[in-house]
Amino acid sequence: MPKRVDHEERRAQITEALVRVAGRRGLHAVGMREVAAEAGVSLRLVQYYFETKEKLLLHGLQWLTTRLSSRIADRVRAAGEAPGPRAVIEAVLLEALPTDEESRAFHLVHTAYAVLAVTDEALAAQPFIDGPNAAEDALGDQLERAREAGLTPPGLEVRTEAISLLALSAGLGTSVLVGQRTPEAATAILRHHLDRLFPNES
Amino acid sequence: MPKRVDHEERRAQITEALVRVAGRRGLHAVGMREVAAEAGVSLRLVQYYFETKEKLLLHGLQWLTTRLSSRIADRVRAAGEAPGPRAVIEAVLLEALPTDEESRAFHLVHTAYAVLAVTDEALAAQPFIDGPNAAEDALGDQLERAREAGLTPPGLEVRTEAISLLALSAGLGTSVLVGQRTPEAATAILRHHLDRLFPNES
DNA sequence: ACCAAGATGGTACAGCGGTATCATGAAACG
DNA sequence: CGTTTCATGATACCGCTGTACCATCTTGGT
Repeated sequence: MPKRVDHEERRAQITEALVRVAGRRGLHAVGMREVAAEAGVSLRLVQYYFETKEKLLLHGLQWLTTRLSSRIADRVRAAGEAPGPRAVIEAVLLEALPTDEESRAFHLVHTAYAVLAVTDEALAAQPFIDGPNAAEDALGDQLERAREAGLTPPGLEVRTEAISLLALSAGLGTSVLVGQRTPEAATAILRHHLDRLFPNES
Repeated sequence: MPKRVDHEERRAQITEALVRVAGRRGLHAVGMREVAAEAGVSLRLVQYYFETKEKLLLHGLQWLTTRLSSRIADRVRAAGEAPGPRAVIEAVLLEALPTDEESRAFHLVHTAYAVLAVTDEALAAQPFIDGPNAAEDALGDQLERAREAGLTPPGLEVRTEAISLLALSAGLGTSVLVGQRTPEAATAILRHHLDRLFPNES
């Protein structure tokens, strides 16, 4: 047998090339050849590791979601050990804003995938439902913890607020993406609402 | 000279066909031939009234924005004569949710355009900045009126709340689009925040 | 050492989509 | 009544893109 190559590693290399190209030229404009060039491999190899373009795109979406989880986890870790509910929530929400170049490309491609998933039944729309639902659950748990600790105003509707915060972040993220707002302005607005929900912490 | 035809009317007919097709199959999948078939004209005619596909797409985007203004105006009119700030704001926000089939297609295509505009410099990103900015101004004015009338809680930051409401609506609209939430659930959340800003009205 | 199987390269093929070209039809105006 | 000009139809062309096929090289196992 020949040089046994780590398939997963190569697939990752190609997938990351796909996301880079999609972030630069737009997801609609990515072709197999361009992905191959970006990854520094031949067209044949892209075919070899992903039979078809559809499978490549599917894997790209999968990669984006896991990468998002990873980035959120990083932010939570960076919030210190045993962070409070507000810190955790803030970490999740801020990750929804395109700040650095990677996260900008990330959200652009992610949104492009979401638009695709609405019409193309080949791309499952489930990731765009399960992911947000899980995020809502997580934020809801954190808010519930805070409520039981007496950190929040009375009469707080936990689930509604969790949904609202995530929708707000998504909307602000889009506005940053199209250049209507700076990431700093969006961050300030998010913090304003966190201050509303956690009046006791500055 | 031959049968003089109303160019604007034909262009409108073709443009509406474009949006219908884009709402059904996705903006990335629309071709000149399909638009022609949907409009009930020949491919040549689409070329005749819009020289190139890029110009057709550009006109489509333009049409979407004016149609959005029109739908918002309808909603405000339907709110009765001399509607209060809350009614006007609610009209604007609810229009951001995909309710009927037309508005669903509308928002899907609009989002697809926004994603395109980020990368393709042919499509100007300006509409996606000017439009939301104007909406923020309008909501800000309404909130300011309400604040001066003493309808809102003390310490209200008008501009921040206007931006937040619009971003929230956009985020909720997207979640409805991908099927994560029903329009009714999104409406309830919007109304919850309106109740927060206008505590005296039910 | 050798060979079987995996890895990689080059290239051809078919389909599609936007655009261009040619030709024809229709009607308003002199 | 014709001709000029707009409107419309049919079709050809060209480039691109995904996919398939064939050839070659590499290397691990025996």
